[in-house]
Amino acid sequence: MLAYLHSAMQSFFNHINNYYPLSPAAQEALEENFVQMEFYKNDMLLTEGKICRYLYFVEKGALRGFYTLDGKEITHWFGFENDFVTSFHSFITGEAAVENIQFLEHSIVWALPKEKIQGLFDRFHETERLVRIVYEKYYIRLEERFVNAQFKTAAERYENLLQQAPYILTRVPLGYIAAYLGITQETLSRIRSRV
Amino acid sequence: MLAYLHSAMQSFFNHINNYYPLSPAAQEALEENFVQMEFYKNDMLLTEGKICRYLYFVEKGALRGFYTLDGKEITHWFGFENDFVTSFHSFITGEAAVENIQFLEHSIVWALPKEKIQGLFDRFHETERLVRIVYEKYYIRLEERFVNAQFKTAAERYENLLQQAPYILTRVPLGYIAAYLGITQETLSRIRSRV
DNA sequence: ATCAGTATTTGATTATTGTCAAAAGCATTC
DNA sequence: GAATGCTTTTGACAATAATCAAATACTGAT
Repeated sequence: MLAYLHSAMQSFFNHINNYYPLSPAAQEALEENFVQMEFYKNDMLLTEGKICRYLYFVEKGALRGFYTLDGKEITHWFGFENDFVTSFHSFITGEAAVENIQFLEHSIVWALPKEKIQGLFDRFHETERLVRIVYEKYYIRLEERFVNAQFKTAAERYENLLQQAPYILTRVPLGYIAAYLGITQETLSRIRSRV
Repeated sequence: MLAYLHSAMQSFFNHINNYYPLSPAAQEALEENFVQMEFYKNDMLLTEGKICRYLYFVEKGALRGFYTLDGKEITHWFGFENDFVTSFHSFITGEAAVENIQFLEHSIVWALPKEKIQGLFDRFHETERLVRIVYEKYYIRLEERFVNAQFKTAAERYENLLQQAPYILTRVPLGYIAAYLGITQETLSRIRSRV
């Protein structure tokens, strides 16, 4: 059983080794606390108003985070293979989520409950170090996205996205991508037509 | 001497106790590694191209981070009392900074060299926990700013800023605030005139 | 108080993007 | 393969913000 779990989580450990390699003992403890979950297209992982108590790791599939504004759904992030996803604000503060998380494809994710994470931090300093390092990467990523959002044109942001995640066009409806870029669907369509 | 240092850093420890209280031993180790520095208006803390090897804590004063684009200076963040500031990307990756950091007032900051921080993490798990928690707060703050940047109008962002940091208007030139909000100085001036 | 330099406001015009509405394109199901 | 629902594109117009230029207000030093 452990052997099965281990092989199932191989992509997870391969990935986190890029951040900070864990000792076998810490890996084993992590494995014991992760729960694999399977979802299908359009399934909801979280709906606004609920408290998000899990951190998820995407083994396979795609998700979006969105909130509603004036009755419209505003997609503001995507998650793909090897991404950590959660409603960060809700997960950290314990307050109700203002966003929804929905699957865009058939997906396999691993869920780690918040209270288990705290226990891992207490027992294995190295797991807290891993998370600290992951935060650094994600913070830098968000900083870049912020600078793009505020100081680049819509067309530049689109070009950027295509370079960084060319697969996104085939996996995500254009309307979601437009919202993600902070523009309307019509504007994105026009940007595309004049390339 | 230690007593002097301790009293000088009181505001720092008062502040971080809100995040995560440290043991006396960890506090003492932190104190030994911090260096107090004094700067005057328009002094540069960092210029682009240099590697930022320090984390700073602002005891008193104000700073801005800015980069140059098409010959213009784009201010993209401010730091005030009790803020941690650094060129995060450069500090974490060890690459040359793309931004500049400049003082807007006479300021007192505490500097902590990166290599000392790693040593503290190794010796005191709790210091790494503190940083992990600080990252969480700063990540959530940046997320909010990102959502504002991409999904709210310039006028809303200005209102927001006034509520969150009303003192900013008296301490920072309007041109810097406009860039921070992602608009031109003229547009900000017009927004102000029609309130 | 005056001057020089800087910061802020105002005006006219242009560029970009949003909004509302309709048409065209695609995919899925019966 | 026709019909349905959903996605994407196109069109006309309005709103928002940028740009360039000039005027006004403010600040600090003499």
